[in-house]
Amino acid sequence: MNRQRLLCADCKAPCLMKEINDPEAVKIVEEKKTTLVCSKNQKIFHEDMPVNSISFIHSGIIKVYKTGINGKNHIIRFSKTGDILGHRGLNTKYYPVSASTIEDSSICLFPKDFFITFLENNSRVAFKLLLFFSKELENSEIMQFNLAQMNVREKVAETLLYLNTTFGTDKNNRLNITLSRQDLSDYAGTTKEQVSKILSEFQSENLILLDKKDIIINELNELKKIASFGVHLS
Amino acid sequence: MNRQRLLCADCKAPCLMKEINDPEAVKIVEEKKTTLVCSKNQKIFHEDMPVNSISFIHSGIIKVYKTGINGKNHIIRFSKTGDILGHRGLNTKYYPVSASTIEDSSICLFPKDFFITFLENNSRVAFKLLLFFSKELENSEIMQFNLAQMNVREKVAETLLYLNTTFGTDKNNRLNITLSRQDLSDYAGTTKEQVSKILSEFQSENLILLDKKDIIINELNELKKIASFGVHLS
DNA sequence: ATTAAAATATGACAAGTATCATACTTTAGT
DNA sequence: ACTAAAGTATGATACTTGTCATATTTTAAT
Repeated sequence: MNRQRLLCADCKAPCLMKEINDPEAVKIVEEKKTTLVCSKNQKIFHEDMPVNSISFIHSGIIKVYKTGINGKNHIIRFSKTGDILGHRGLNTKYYPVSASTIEDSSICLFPKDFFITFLENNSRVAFKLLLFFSKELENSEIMQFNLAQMNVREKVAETLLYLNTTFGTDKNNRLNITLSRQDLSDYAGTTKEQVSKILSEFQSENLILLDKKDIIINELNELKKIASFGVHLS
Repeated sequence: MNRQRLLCADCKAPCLMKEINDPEAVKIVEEKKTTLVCSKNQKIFHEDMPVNSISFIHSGIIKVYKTGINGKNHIIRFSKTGDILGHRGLNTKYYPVSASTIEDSSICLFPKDFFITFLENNSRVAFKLLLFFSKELENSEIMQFNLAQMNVREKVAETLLYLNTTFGTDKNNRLNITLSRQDLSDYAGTTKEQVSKILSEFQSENLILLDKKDIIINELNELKKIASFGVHLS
């Protein structure tokens, strides 16, 4: 983990700060920013750590999760370039979740106090963030529904659809994210063994192809049918 | 369902609109407001209905839920006096959830367009709403965790704790909300039969007392121990 | 390239939960 | 107060899922 300088002007990430129109404001924001570069499988923040900053992902993939007993976590979401991180710390003194890198990542940090003041003085950005929270809440409520009502097969299918929507695939339908069975199950709400079994099942039905830890999606529509009972994340 | 006139000035409900300081603004808001009075077990809005207004609960109790297949719903939350309702319609054209009254209720409606304009011009209220959304998101993520990791006994205990925190009890520890077994199970993420069984179990352990459809909480701390594995809603 | 460690796949089994059937209780309307 | 309908309690059973054990594959370090 080390720090380096990244300029907003050169940045292609579609983060909330891109909503700032005033060049003066951009300059001020730029000055308050620090950037953190970290390799894969590193913890960025942990439950009960004090919240000092609100961040945006410049590059990489990060999992946000709650720690359960005997090491069984529940993954809330996988975040990528442009996504806000630690935003739930806005109304809490300590983080209610943990975050770790899935891949090498770099993130831009803003001091929490500065960010709050900034929001209070930029109603347009604040309103954008409000809409984002509303969207996040929608996704979280859909997850609630799916966890409460789907069986394991449906939950694993839904997880693949979520990863497909969020990270996409390359030209060969290979998912642009590689996860362990444990991470998949921590998101789906089941065990790593069940994920193994269901993925093998999907493969034998030619819905997917397993290539080492990669997943190639052959029949997206069939997966959608399996998960069709649930509501889908977007 | 009928309409009647309720004045904000006389209102004791701790709703977001109480955050408005400017008397002129209060007058404008007051004029845009309509009030809806409806008896128990009535549908207020339904999934896929267009969102025309954002509301606040003046009195009563309302359940917000997603409709599953074969009538098995998932209840997202029980809302009460002062709570905002339909706020998720802010960023969607159609409601992503349904809402029905659990008790006789009255709600204050504001046209959606007006409400959005109002927010954009009142950064203080917008920021308050932002913090509220953040809090809602926290609760929803805790629900995700509990649904993913708790067993039925823990989920039912957690549901009782949630109702105790949200609605409180009278001087005899009798919960200030009365729900059917079906509603309890739709919130807990199990079946009505399991809720019956677990509640009987709790009663035989003297943790609670069942009096008709009412629930009297005898040993709050013991219930907390049972649900201690999970994180708690606040 | 080799080897040890980690991750994955898979079958057998146990535990937990949903479903079904039925008896009982409560509610609401006359 | 009576009655039908709705809701609840509870046991039996079947099904799903988690757990455990073990074989196999993959990864990473030498």
